Amino acid sequence: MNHRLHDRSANSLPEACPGLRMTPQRQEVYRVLMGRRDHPTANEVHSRVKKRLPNISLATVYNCLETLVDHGLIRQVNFERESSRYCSNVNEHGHFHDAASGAIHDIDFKPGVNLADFLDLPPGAVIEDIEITLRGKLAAS
Amino acid sequence: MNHRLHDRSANSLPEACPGLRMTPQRQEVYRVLMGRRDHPTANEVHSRVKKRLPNISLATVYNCLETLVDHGLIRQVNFERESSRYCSNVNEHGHFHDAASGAIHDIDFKPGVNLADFLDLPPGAVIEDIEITLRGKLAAS
DNA sequence: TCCTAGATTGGAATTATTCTTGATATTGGA
DNA sequence: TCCAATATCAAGAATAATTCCAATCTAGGA
Repeated sequence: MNHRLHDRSANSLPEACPGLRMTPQRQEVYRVLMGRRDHPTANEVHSRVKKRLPNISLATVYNCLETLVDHGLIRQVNFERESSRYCSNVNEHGHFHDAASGAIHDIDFKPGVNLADFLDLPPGAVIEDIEITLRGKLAAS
Repeated sequence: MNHRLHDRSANSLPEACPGLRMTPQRQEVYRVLMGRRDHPTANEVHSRVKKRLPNISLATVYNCLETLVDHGLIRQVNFERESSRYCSNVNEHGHFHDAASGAIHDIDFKPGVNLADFLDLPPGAVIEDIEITLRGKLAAS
């Protein structure tokens, strides 16, 4: 299941994702994630969404996030055992967690590399999902 | 803080890890992890340890695991939001999660590769910890 | 319009983990 | 050796993120 949007600017709401009913709640959750790509937790999403939908419940935010993840419109990312965070970048990428600022940066793969170039994969392994997380700090520049 | 053992066979208990008091509980937790390297959860460790120390509490198992992790004798690994698992392989490595069997395999890096070869790291990033998790399945061989 | 499937809500339940507290054990120094 | 300081252990309470549940609500199709 991999429904990708053709255009994913902050303004393009996914009105036409097959099999997904675009309710106001889902739309707003999605809008919030596209508008500020700082990997918020479900709680943070809830606070932001409440500005426009003051009555939305946290449970609904969880439901919307799960639905959007299932439809491939956003990604869920986990650091250690902290609260899950949500990421509007659905391209394959990793994350760099800056210990000093707490900020999370998306890390792209260099073009043309593939996993088997640097990892000893078990023979016959078919990889369906990759998660790469780096923790460290940015040297003062 | 990175106290490595020189010899880490299943029989070599870390009697001499600086700053770490080797209590019977810690010793047994460590022994259990070295004896069966299948990435058990704290609960599973608890069950196994109870065979020799029937009175050990789950809280103590958590304490021991945390202490051993802090001293670099074992590693804690997280998959999604599942319970943490514990890994007696302290070399840098990733994990492959076989969706079919639920088994977790250690994945080594190919010799001589380094992160910057395949990831677009932010300039000045100093990486302190890497976590690579793959999910997929093993093709029938 | 009416019906039905799916969505939303608020609160209760769940679950892994951490915290607290008092008891116990160990260490280093007098 | 004995004491005091410190570390560890155990049991259960507390925490916090997330999921579940039951009761409405809503949208879209017949």
